[in-house]
Amino acid sequence: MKLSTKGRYGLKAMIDLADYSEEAPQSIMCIAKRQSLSDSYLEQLMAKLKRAGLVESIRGAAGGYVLARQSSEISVGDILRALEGDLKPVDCMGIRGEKCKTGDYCPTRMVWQRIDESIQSTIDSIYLNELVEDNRRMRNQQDI
Amino acid sequence: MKLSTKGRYGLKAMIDLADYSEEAPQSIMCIAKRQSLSDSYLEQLMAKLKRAGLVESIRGAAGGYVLARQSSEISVGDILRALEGDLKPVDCMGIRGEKCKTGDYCPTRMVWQRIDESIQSTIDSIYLNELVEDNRRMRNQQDI
DNA sequence: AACAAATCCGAGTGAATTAGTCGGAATTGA
DNA sequence: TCAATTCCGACTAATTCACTCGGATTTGTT
Repeated sequence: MKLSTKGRYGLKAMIDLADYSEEAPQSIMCIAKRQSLSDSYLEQLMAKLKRAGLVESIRGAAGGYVLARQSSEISVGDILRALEGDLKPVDCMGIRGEKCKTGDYCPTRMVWQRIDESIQSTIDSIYLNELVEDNRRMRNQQDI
Repeated sequence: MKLSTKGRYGLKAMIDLADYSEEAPQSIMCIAKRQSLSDSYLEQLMAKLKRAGLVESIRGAAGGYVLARQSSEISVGDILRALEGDLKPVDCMGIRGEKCKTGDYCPTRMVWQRIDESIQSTIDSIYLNELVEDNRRMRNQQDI
């Protein structure tokens, strides 16, 4: 029941990108260095975020990535689902509960459903701009 | 972000045990057969549940397991934590956030905390007796 | 006393997943 | 033309998962 590094690093990267990309597109190298991540690994994550339509890329020299929408319109749920998949706590919950062949009645399914709902509603209620603001506030406090 | 088979099988087993163990202690073989689980694997799970104080064992012939408390006093959270560990979505959340050495300010921690709180409060609000009742209701519907 | 049915315990194992790395092709501004 | 960059696919070491197995111990029954 752990989030993988994809989700963890990816969210950090997105906060960083939201923070810096208004100025200019940010390269993987820069983001990776600032957030102390492996740049070749971050490359994979950015590809996923692009496929999900959360970031746009500019190729060539002086290229990099920018947000595809405003940070106030990108939720943590958007980001984590792009990187981790559906985030459902068990597999038998997709449409028509694929792998679950306990006949039809499964007393545990209700449990998994409720866990899922609580996760989804939590991550869908937090937006990237809030995290960027938190980040700036904390940085300022530390700089004093 | 998936629950492992430990949690999934273990919860099924506990529902089964709650359902049948008022009569007599239930052996691993019986539970495993009824729930179509591997008995040697279930053995491991029962050991964990015992260590967590959720079930008691009776050794020797005609032995088996019984609930250590009433099913109305055992929550899904008790069971899943016994089997899966703390269920925290990331590791840097324990006391003093061990592995997390991002200096001190980590804008993502708040996210993990909120996810965690929502999971814990969900699983701590469902009790085993509710699931047993659901199970019986569904079984009856099917038998008609 | 002997036996069978159980729990108890620790070690081993194949498969899958994770967390990356690496090399090179294609694009583009200077 | 060159350097900085994204893009793409393949490779790999380490870890975790989902079991399995063998045997010791306990205890009711005959």
